[in-house]
Amino acid sequence: MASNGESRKPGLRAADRVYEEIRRGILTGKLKPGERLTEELLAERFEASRTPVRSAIVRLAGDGFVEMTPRSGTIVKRRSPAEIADIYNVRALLESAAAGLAAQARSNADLDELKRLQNEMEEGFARAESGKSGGIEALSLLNKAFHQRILDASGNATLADSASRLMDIGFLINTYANFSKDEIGRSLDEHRKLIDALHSRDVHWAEAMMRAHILGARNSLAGLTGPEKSGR
Amino acid sequence: MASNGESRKPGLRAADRVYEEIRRGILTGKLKPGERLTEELLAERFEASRTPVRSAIVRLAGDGFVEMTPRSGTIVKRRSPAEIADIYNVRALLESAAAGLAAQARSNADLDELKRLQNEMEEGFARAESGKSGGIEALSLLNKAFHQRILDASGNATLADSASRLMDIGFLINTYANFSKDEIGRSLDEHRKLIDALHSRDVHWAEAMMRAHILGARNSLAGLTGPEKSGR
DNA sequence: TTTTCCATTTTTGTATCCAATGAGGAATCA
DNA sequence: TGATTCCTCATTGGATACAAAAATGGAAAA
Repeated sequence: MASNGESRKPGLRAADRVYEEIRRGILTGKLKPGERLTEELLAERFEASRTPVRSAIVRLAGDGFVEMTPRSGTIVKRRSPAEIADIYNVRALLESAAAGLAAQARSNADLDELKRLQNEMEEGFARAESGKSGGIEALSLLNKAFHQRILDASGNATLADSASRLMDIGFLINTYANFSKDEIGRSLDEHRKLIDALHSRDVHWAEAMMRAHILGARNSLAGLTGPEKSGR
Repeated sequence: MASNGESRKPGLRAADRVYEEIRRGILTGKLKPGERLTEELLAERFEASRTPVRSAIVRLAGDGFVEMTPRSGTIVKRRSPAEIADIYNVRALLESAAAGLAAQARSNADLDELKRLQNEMEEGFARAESGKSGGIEALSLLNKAFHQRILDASGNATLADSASRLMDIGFLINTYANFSKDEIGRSLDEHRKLIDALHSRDVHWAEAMMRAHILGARNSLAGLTGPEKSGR
């Protein structure tokens, strides 16, 4: 449940639209941590009344994207490098368990879809390498879909949901924007091995690969957020 | 519950009060899974307008207590025995990791507080054993505080938060109401060993004890929800 | 009896109005 | 000049009014 937009019908509620827009604003960095969000301003910006805006803000607060202080106001939540590292550590825990379960429970359709996503990512990466850089965001979205598929294949919806929440918060759609070409390449390589592990139903390998994959990402990000002891 | 004469605390929002009341209603079973929650009725029941009720419902949906379907309505979320088992499996994963971290990071104050909670629980259990059964809910609250303290002692707020969410959803305040005397006794025994493990900073023991403790609880509950393959 | 369709009634979703409260700035005093 | 107090105003929280969509129920047809 959480927030990942699955198969959503055009519910055409203003509240949903506003929720998505603010969320996107935060994930793309347009709304910066610490920035104050006033209801009236958002209402004007998104052409709605304050009512759906407030509903959206409450949801975003539940998701951990913003922080509401009772009669004071709402700001985009700040997160320290240590907190981000913590998030990745928990992701490693949850997603490695999910990968292990998925190695047992996965269907052939799961595997096919993962391969398809992987192909798309590799093509996108090749294109992005030769010039155009607009594809980085698309790459990040594919990455999220890849991880989500493995979570869903685990067969444990609670596990999938808990991890999905953290994926969303963790860094944002644009994780890959913070990676070097080398690091993206390594990440794609790990995805391939992950697919192999799921293909051969090798539980322990799948677990270990996923853990290494996510902790590797954590370390790549830790590099750019500056030296800070995050431990754990 | 319901109209407990909560004196009007200044600064307290009606939305928060309504949130707590509905939540409590769900956790105590007064509001049953599948039951429809109409805003006007809740508003009347809790002496507020629909505005704070709506806000509360949105929050509860984010927490996974209720299910909102766009223009249709809101119901108390149903959970199958398999889902409940899944929740406990994820709790085992998260809380055992937290216990391991806590074995390293815990302060003496943490340990003292855990001992205090444990003493209270044992006294409460002794009282409950000899007749009065009103103490079961108090016991469950103490149990939650015990687990929460260990989570907090882990030093990883994200981990603590993820697990805490599941604890709330999992079954509810009244877990112990579904346990036999024997099972409660065993649970308290495990708590004592957990304290020992944290005391001696034995990471692996703490992890294993917590995992066993939670999976044991899962199995106690599985017994009463009927035979259902939950696996995993 | 069952099914389908339509009108009525509920209930949700949004806009707007009013009240309450905290933030920020001006004015005063040391 | 700097700190403090007080006042004003922006902003949040809650209530209500209104529009729109969906559940409901019943009548008519098969």
